[in-house]
Amino acid sequence: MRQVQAPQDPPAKAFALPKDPTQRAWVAIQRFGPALLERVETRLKTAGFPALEWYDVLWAIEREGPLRQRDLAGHMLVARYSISRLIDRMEAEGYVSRRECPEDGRGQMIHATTAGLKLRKAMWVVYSKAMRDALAPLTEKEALQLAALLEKLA
Amino acid sequence: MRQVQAPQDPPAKAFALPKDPTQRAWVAIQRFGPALLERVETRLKTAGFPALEWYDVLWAIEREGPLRQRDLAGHMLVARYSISRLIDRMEAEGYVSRRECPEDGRGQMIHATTAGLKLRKAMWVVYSKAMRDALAPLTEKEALQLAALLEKLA
DNA sequence: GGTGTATTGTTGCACTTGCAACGAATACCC
DNA sequence: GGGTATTCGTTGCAAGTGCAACAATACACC
Repeated sequence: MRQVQAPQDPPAKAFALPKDPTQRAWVAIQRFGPALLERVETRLKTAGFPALEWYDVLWAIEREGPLRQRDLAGHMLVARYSISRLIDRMEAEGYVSRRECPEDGRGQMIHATTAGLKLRKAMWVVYSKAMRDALAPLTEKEALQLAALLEKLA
Repeated sequence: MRQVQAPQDPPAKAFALPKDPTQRAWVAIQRFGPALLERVETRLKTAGFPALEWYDVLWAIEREGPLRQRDLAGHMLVARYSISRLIDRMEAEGYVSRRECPEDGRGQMIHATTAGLKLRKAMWVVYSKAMRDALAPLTEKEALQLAALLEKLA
């Protein structure tokens, strides 16, 4: 997570917002996006849960079945070596397991263990609440608008 | 920066977008925001420039005059220790200097050097272009909308 | 088939980050 | 004033990250 919110203090200072629309949008993306993410991650962490990426991996596997690292990287927009090490850690904790990939000797299928499925469910309780709180200032309509605008940028 | 775009490959896979407006907005913020940031940072990096934070520090000082680390942290929504080490690095490269703070013995005023001002200007050439390209899919009106929505979440 | 190229996942290294603790200085409060 | 709490900036340590290189496998093409 590109960290951006101060974990130590909540300084809350006023910002000089640029007048130019593009710049103003950029500043908002650069500042408030990451700050928002961090707010949610902090909730997870203080609840004793691992980072969001762990959730993302487990959820992707739960939705689509065992996946290759390549596909996980694709889903999460993360570099391959990041996934490799993330899986290392998750495997060490017993949440996923690597098994060989039948149709490609290089690859491997990442499976979720029972503990993994359980972890994802438990995380969702905290995660969904934190997410909703973070987006509470927006109406449903605004949330959709925001999503649409960001999707346009992908 | 919470990295999220794959520096090695541009996989470009389709995503399953949630139907729930809040969740959809959240996914967009979590995925596309960081990906956008990374796109711009990559442009800076390949042009041989340091990361965006350096720009932010220099620009804040240029706008408001010498600042304390506390205030820089406030502006950038970053932890104090991050600023401390960031200033370490920037000082080592000769872009800023620490001077004592007259009215608070704990603090220090961070000044930009001539090289620092020059660096910021040079970075802006690349930065502004990259920013505009990244936000090109949006009209001015949409950019303003996006900014307003994100500001609501701060 | 055989040869050259591309992809997949891993790893050594240097660097950055978060956390917790710290010393120094200030602010508060009676 | 004097004592306590708070703030500011720093730092040791463990953990995470990007980069570049790697071995192994797959693919393309003749």
